[in-house]
Amino acid sequence: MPTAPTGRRRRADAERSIARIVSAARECLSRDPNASIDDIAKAAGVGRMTLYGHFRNRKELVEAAMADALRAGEEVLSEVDLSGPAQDVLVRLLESSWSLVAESTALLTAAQGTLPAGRVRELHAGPAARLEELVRRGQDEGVFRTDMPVTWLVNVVQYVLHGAAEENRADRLKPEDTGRIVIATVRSILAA
Amino acid sequence: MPTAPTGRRRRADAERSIARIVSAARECLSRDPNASIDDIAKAAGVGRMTLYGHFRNRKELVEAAMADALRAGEEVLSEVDLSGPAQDVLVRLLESSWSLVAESTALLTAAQGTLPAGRVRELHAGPAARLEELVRRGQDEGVFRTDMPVTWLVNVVQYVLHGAAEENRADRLKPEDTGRIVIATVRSILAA
DNA sequence: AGTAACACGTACTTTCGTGTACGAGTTAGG
DNA sequence: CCTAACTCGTACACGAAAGTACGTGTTACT
Repeated sequence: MPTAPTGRRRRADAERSIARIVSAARECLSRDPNASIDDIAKAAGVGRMTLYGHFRNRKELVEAAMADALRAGEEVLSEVDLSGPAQDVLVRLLESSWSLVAESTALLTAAQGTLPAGRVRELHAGPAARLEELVRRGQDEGVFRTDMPVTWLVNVVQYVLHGAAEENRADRLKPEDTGRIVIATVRSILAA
Repeated sequence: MPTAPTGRRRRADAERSIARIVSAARECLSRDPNASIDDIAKAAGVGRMTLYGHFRNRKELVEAAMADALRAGEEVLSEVDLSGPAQDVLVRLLESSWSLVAESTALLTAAQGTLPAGRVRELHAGPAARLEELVRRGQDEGVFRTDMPVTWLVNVVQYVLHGAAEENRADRLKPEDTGRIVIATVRSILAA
C-alpha cells in the first residue's frame, strides 16, 4: 500500500524492503514519536533513499505503519473467543492484545502530529468499536458500570495500557507482572 | 529564579514579564510539548529577545515552568485536610487538584524531552510522595488494594488524569462532568 | 541474457527552531 | 532627571530534518 501502483507489479525484494521499513517504523515511532526518517531507515537496514522510493513523505510512512499495526490488531482480536460473560471476554481480550494495543497507542500519538486529526480517528475507529461493543454488552448484563459515558470507559482503558507500556519502558514494572496488573486494573475500572 | 542574579536587584516590570512568560510557558507546553520559544514569547505578549533576556535557553525556561507548576501544586495540596479515612482524603485531594495535576502531567511530558531524566523525577518526587503516602495509609487501613506495587497505583492515577485532560481538550468529556468521573474512576482503581 | 525495477550514495535546497550579536528606544526608580 | 535596567526589532550563524535531483551499480524476473 505504499506509493499508488500505476498498474505495474512490484518485485519480491521491494516487497521485502517495504515490510522491513514498515516494521522498523512501528518500532521506532512507538519508542519516539519524533523519530526521524533517517532513524527509521537505519533501523530497517536500508538507505534513506530506498525508503523515499517507497514512501513519498513522512505522512505516507506513518500512515502505513498505523495501518499495519491496525491490521495486526484486527488479526489478533478476530481470534478471541467472544462467547460467555463479558468479564471473561474482557480478560481474554486483554490477555491476547494488551501489549499490542499499548504499542499502537504510542504509535497513535506519533500519528497525531503528522496526520490530520480526522484520519487518525478514522483508522482507529475499528478496534475501538470492538471494545465499545463489549462494554455495552457488559452494561446490559449488569456487570459493567453505567455511571460514566461509554466513550470514557473505552478510552480510559487505552490510557491505562499506554501507562503500562511506559512503566515497562522505565523499568518500574516487571514485564512478567504487567499482564496481570493491567487486567486487574481494567477490571476494577469497568466493574459495576 | 530565572537567570542567576549576580546580586543586583530586578525591576518591577521585569518581574511582571517573567511571570507572564512562565505562565505562558505552562499554558503552551501543556498543550504542545514541542511549542517553540517563539510561540511562548508571543503567548506571553513579549518579544522573543525579552524572553532570552530572562532565560538563557529552552532548558531553563522549561525548568522554570515546571517549578512554577509544582509550586502551585504544593500550595493547593497543602490546604487539603488530611484527616479522616483514606478514601475521603483521596476524594478531597482529587477534587482540589485533579485539573492542576492533569495540566502538569502534560508539562512533565514536555520536560522529559529537554531536561535530564533524573532532574524530572527529582522535581516530581515531592507531589508524588504525597499520593504515595496516602495510598500506603489506605492500604494499612485495609481500604486500598495491596495486590499491586504502590508505584503502579500512584502512576496509574497520573495516567488517568492525563487521559481526562485529553478527553477534555478533544471535547469528548464535558468539563463539568470530569471531576466526578475522575474521582469515581480513581476510587475504583484503588479500592480493595 | 537483457531489461526494467530496485538499492543506495552524494549532494543540494528548504524549512524551522535555537541561540547570539548589535543597537536603538523606553521606562522604572533613586 | 538621570542612569541603569529593561524591551524588542533586525540580522546572523548553526544544526537538524525533510524532501529533491541525479547518477551508478545491482538484482529480480521473463
